[in-house]
Formats: sequence, structure tokens, C-alpha cells
Amino acid sequence: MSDPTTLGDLQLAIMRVLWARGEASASEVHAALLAERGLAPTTIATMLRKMEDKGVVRHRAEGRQFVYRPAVEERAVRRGMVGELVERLFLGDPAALVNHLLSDGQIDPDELEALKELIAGRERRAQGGSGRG
Amino acid sequence: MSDPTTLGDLQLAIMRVLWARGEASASEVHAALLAERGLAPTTIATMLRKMEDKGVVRHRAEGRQFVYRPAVEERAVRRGMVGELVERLFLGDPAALVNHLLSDGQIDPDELEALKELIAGRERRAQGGSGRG
DNA sequence: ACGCCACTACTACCGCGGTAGTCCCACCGA
DNA sequence: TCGGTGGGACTACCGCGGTAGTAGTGGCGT
Repeated sequence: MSDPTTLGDLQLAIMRVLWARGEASASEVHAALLAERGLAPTTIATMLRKMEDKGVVRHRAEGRQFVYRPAVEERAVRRGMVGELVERLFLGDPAALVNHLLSDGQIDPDELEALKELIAGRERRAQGGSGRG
Repeated sequence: MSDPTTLGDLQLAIMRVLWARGEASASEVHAALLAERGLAPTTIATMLRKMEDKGVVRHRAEGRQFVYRPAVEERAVRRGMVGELVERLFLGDPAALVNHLLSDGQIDPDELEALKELIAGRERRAQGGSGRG
């Protein structure tokens, strides 16, 4: 348990590949990230192994290749990392983060509409009953 | 330039003290954080020095004490760190972060109202012209 | 069958946040 | 003047993300 979800930048990039594909060999991950990162294949492989130690991915052998699969959901990672940021930066108040986003002008004006609807929907659901599961 | 704004947990805690007080000596910071952290005074002092190297605080000598002062605004730090998270986790789309916060149920239902008003106000301002300041 | 190649395993190393000990100096008080 | 004390300076060390070289191993092609 503890806090499995605090991934670095490269780890996140790797996870994105894995989440998108469901699974991928080390070389596939490397190929997928080559353009944006240009890292050595061993770097990816090493990272993948470290990530497996951490429990965020798992692998199975397919021939002489390792095929990696995410062991944590994207949602959980998001929750963990966002939660940590909120804790660190906004003293645990998520609304303060939204507040910051809004008042800092980091959100496109045209997104505001969509957000309002999102909130409205959320309100309706909250009244309807129970929380999340 | 670069990216001055990526502070660790302790650094943030120290900055909070500094932001709140305007300035504080190393011992004052230590005293302020003793309860919640229980760290050695030297730890705080070391951190403060490292932070000065990074340019996030400045000091002036007052007698034999160093009085530290923030060299970056809280807002800037928030922006930097939130921005980084958004980049890493939401591919640069801040609205996606809000979306996550909302749909993940991390926001108290009673906060939704306040948020809606915030958005409304933001919309009005956006129409009014100019950007942030 | 043998050698090369592809892949994984091991190891090393850097930077940095975090934590703290020790040293040294300067100032204050006796 | 001399000693104690408080505070900064230096140094060290751990863990971890990130990066990569090198070693080892097993399979495939010739």
C-alpha cells in the first residue's frame, strides 16, 4: 500500500504507452518513446525493471522478450499524484487547486462552459445518492 | 529562468512559513516546523541554504542570525508546480485536471457551488478583455 | 554447430531532496 | 580576557529518478 503512485516523468511516459496499448515489450516502449525522448533502450529496460520493483508494472516472458503490463490504473495514479500535490501545495483542499487554475488564467475561456456543465452534472449525481465506489 | 519552481515537501513547508511571515530567521522557521516535523535545526538551516542556492529564498544578516525572505511568490510556485503536473499527467490540459478532480469525487459537494460562481466570475472577466495581471 | 544478435541483468553514476553531525567563529557575559 | 553558547558552514549520506554501459545468455541464421 503506502504510496505506490508517485511516478517520475519518464515513468509516466512509459505508463502512458502501457496504458494505451494494454501491454508492450521493452523494445516497443522504447520505440514508442524514441521520438520524444531519444533514450537508450537499456534506459527504458532499466526503468521498466525499477518500475516492476515498485509494483507499478508487471511482466510476462514471451520468447526472450518481456512483455510489460500496467499494474496500476491511470486513474489511481492521477488520484495519487494530484492528491499529493493538493496536500503539498493546497493544504489538502482540492477546491483551492481548482480555484488556482481558474484565477490564474491557465484555463481556456471556452473550456469554462464545459467545466460548468461538469460541475452541474456532478451536483446532480451528488444529490442522487451515494458517492463513488 | 529555467524552472525555479519545483520545490520538495520540506521546501514547501519552509516557504509557507516564509510567505506567512514575510521573513524569518532559520531558528524561527525551525521553531515553526518543529511541531509538525520535528527536524533538527541544522536540517532547516541546510535546506534554507540549498534553497538560497536555487534562488527561491534570500537572506540578510541580522546580528549573527540570517533572516530569510521568500524570493519567489507563492502564486508563481503554485503555477509552476501545477503546470508541471498538468504537463506530466494531463498532457498540458488544465481542464482535464479539473475534470479529474470533479469526476473523482475529491471535491466536497458543497464546494461545487463556490466553484461554479468562480467560473462564472472568470467568464465575465474573460469577456471584459485583457488577461490576468 | 557456431557465432552473432537481441534482450535482459547487473552495476555505476549524476543530481537533488532530505536529514543531520561536526566544526568553527563571533559575540556576550563573567 | 577567556570561556561558553548559539548559529552558520561544510560535509556526509540515503533514497530515488534518470541514464546508460557492459556483461551474460539464449536463440536463430548460416
